[in-house]
Amino acid sequence: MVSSSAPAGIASASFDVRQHLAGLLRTALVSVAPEQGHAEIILERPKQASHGDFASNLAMQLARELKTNPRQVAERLVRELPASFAVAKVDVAGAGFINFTLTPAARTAVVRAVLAAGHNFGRGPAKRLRLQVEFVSANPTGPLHVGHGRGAAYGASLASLLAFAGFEVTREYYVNDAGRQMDILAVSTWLRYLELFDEPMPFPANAYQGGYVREMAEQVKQAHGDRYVHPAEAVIACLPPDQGSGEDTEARLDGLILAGKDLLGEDWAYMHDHVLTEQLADCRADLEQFGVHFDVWFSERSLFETGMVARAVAALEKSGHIYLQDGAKWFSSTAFGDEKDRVVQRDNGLYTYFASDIAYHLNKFERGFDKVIDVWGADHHGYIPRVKGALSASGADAERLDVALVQFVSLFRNGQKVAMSTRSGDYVTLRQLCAEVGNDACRFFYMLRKCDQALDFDLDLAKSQSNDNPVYYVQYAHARICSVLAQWDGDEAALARADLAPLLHEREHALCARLAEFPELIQLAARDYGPHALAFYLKDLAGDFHGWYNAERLLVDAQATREARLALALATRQVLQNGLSLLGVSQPVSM
RNA sequence: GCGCUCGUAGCUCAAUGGAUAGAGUACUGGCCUCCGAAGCCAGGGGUUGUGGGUUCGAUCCCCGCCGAGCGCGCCA
Repeated sequence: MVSSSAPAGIASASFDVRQHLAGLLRTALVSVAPEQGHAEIILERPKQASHGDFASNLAMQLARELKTNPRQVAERLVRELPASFAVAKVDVAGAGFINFTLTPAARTAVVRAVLAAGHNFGRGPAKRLRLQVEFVSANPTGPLHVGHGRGAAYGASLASLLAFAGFEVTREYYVNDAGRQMDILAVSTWLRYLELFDEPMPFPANAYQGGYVREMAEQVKQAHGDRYVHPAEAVIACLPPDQGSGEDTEARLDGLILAGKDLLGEDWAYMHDHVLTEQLADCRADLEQFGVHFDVWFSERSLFETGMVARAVAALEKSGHIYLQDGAKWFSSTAFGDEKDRVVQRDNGLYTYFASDIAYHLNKFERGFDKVIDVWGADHHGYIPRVKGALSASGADAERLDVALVQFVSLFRNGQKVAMSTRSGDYVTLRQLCAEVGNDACRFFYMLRKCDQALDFDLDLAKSQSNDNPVYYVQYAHARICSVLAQWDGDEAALARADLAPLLHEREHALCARLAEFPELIQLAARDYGPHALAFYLKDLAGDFHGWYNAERLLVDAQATREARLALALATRQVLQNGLSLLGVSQPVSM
């Protein structure tokens, strides 16, 4: 079973132990049960070290077909297993697991692989599949809040992860620049502007309340003086008779928008575009500051201007999926599993948000993405059936669309849940959060939960105990390694050729196993759209390093041992860098 | 009421259908003459909400119930 000398293959950076072991099992399988020769061979990394480096449940899978006790099947398989230079020991354990223990050389070979690949260690083979990740896509009607921050952190990390896993990734932000919300922001700004000229209108409770609206009004005043001023009486006169002094209803808000359009005429477009440009720039700056970048900023309005929306609806109409009722056009989404049919064009002729979203998704598909991933707030979950239904009705393959739902973030301050409302402007912004806890902690903290888990964010805890934040634990491991290497002051490049035989301790082998796991983890996390797995991995990796560091000295006198350990430390630093950079977290040399 | 997402240690959260369900935090006790103590080591802590089912094997898949959040508009 055990070969005395390791062939050159094991030293190669491309040697894949898992694949090698699967090959051995395949050979045994064909010998033991030829009729089952094509059964899937699964090799997992056991949680417990005593179960070896790899375990296979193959015997348990076969037991039923072979009508034999799993342990007996396992023992027969082991007898037929070819000898291998990489395998030190094979055990049958538990219900019928086949456990492989690797030779020290096979375990430590990963160090060489990491140092050879550098920042590409863990990168998956190019898959020639084009993916689009659309995320954040918040209405540009005010500063991003902590909920957007979670979507931003998740989407950005997911996109980086997918790209690293081997996909071609486009990061996109859908700008809702065509809807009623933008009109509300414009009229909100205009009303604040009128206040500056002592033309006070009662400011509606359902208009945008945030201070940034007053700031924009002030800017407009500075730049254009009283150009947009109209007497309050004139504005009120424009309102529908029953809305003159009434309550803050949606109808009154719409009335105010119409009044703005009537009184300002062509200047309304200026007001509308000004607030859009301001808020979008603000949003973009926040995201850049947060380390989140987009390849495409896609305008909803462009879908109307190019006739995309009208064409999409017309196509559905032509294929018989649209009907008229109460003066509106309805899409028969119930035929595709939705709860009820949905309006795509209102009785006043305006298209709904849903209509432009159909057009948008068809446009995404037309751009040739193999997979389109939408990152949505969890409150939009009811929206999935209608979008997928519309795609199916349009002849597109709805399976090409995946939706990742990001659950809500609740902020806690002084043990109290912070009430947040976008419309009232009473919310903690992403900018404030980053200022409090820092970008790195913020990005990492968001990644410490699966996206479909609601997140309770305790501001006091994050602030007062920021030193205990796991991100520092990981970064500290990186800084420590940098510090040791600096003291050593040798040729790091030469460590790639170090003899790894002196790496004998259990902790060193555990650390090697963790490093070897990284490429596998990348693929799994990418498959599951779960960048959080990367954060947990980095915590574990840092933990393995800290444990080893405390148990063994790196800068020992014996040259061979010193260089082997430094090579392992260098490889660890490399994987920490690769992982942290995917999450948008910095890798400080000192802290 | 219907639908979606969830329910795991005191708290915050993990766990491709696998073995004794794991981390952090909090608590208790140890470790700096030594490469960075933002670190390490040890300890107690659990009927995985609940009752069934599928499976050699279920925290994971299916059904019921209980509980939480969200959604159910010719808003986005």
